Amino acid sequence: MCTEATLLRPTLQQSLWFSGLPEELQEAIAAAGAVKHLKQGQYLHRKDDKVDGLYCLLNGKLRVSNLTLAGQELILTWLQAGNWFGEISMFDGLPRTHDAIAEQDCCLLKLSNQNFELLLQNKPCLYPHFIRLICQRVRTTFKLIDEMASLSLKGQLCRRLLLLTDGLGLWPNKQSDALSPSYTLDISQESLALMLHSSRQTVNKILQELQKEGVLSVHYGHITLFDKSKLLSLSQV
Amino acid sequence: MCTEATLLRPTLQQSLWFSGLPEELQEAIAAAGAVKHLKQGQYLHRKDDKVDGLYCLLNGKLRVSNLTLAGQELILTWLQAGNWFGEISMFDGLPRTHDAIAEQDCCLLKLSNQNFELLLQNKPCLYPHFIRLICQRVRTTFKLIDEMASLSLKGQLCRRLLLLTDGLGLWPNKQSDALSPSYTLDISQESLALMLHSSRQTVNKILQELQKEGVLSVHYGHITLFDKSKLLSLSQV
DNA sequence: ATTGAACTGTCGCCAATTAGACAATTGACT
DNA sequence: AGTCAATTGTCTAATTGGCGACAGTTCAAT
Repeated sequence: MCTEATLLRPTLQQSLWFSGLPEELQEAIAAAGAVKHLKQGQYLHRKDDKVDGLYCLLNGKLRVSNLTLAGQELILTWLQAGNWFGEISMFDGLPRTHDAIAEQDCCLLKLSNQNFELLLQNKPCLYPHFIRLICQRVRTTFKLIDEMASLSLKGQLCRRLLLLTDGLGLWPNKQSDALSPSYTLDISQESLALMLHSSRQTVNKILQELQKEGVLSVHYGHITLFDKSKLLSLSQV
Repeated sequence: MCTEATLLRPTLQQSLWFSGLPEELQEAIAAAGAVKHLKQGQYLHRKDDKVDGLYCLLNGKLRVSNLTLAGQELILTWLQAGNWFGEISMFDGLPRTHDAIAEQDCCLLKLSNQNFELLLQNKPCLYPHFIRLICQRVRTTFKLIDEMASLSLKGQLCRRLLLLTDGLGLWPNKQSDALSPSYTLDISQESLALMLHSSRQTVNKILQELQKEGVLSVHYGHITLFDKSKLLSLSQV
């Protein structure tokens, strides 16, 4: 589906970074990329792999994670359509910083090493734009460190639930009315625990609390968020 | 002292990033900067300040930290001579990510916003080099997140002690022989606790253990490291 | 030498979290 | 409808680490 050029550009526009680029540069980037598909469960790359390209996710869901020394998966985040990634290795030539695995069937735009180099040679004015992309990454990561250190586990969970709706897999529910929009996150409590480096049991306990407080409701394999503003205020404790 | 041009360049060379630049670019950067002094205890900038320049620390020690919502200081790291910093805000124009305070009298090279812009205009080939600098920052930060999540407190402490000697304030002790070099870190247990977001008491307990194991010795206001390889192996638990 | 501030060493209590165990529930696939 | 794996809900015991308290130590400044 997303192999068709007519659907490519609208998907790319979902990225705030990309849509802010001058038309000419958008054109050049899209032209330098090739579409690539991944089946659910396939790895796009693993940590320490050598770099093979810069990617934009067009469709599906990618999980970005790491293995701890104890062999446990530590989930950094999930990527959704419109997210660009892989730029760090692309620019410094060093190995990948994380595993990237398809949690659903995925469709990607891939700029190969060679095409990427040519692109930069032809459009050196892209440099400042890519720097802004990387700066965003640094700021996000600094913020994460702050939150890991200063928020309670409950605060961290609330914060991450918001990030997952705002930044990633967000759908306004069809059946919800305008007054109280609700959002559904397709994620297991086990996965949330792996993201917070916490235990499933503790995550469950906190979710039960939040459910009693009317902030969200817990279901098999997903969570429905009701009260975004309350989640936000809880994200600061 | 470091106001003299003859001493400026050797100090700048201590940065691996800077010393890897072509002579012509080193020249241009040094020429674009002005020397600035800070007294002990003075803030260079605070989090959320608007950007005023790019810096290289020439002399002294700077503490980089953040306040948690509870008002507690969370130390990210210390900077030493040769370290460049402030590049994130410089490139994206957004406010500072951290507080920076002089822990000793400091001497800095400052590239003002204006001079920095001119420098980039005159030497656009600097872009890839600055990107590499920022990529380093991202990788360091990712690694920190991994370690915070996967290492025990003891492991984290050992890791940070190594980082503080390798990356920052390292002096081979004068009196040590070649066979067993030792390193002295001037840092209080309280500060270590603020870096690990832990308590002074717990840090003290761990340091006592490490002392019993012969890895280091604990003194008033400083720590002497004996066994770097053992610290490294402990950094993985 | 004396004082005082900063730092270290150590105790005990308490709250938060982990890990194991196991039952109950859900949803996909025959 | 029946089966099975994945997921959730909820106990318990054991552990970790935070925090207050307080004594002892070090160092610099008078």
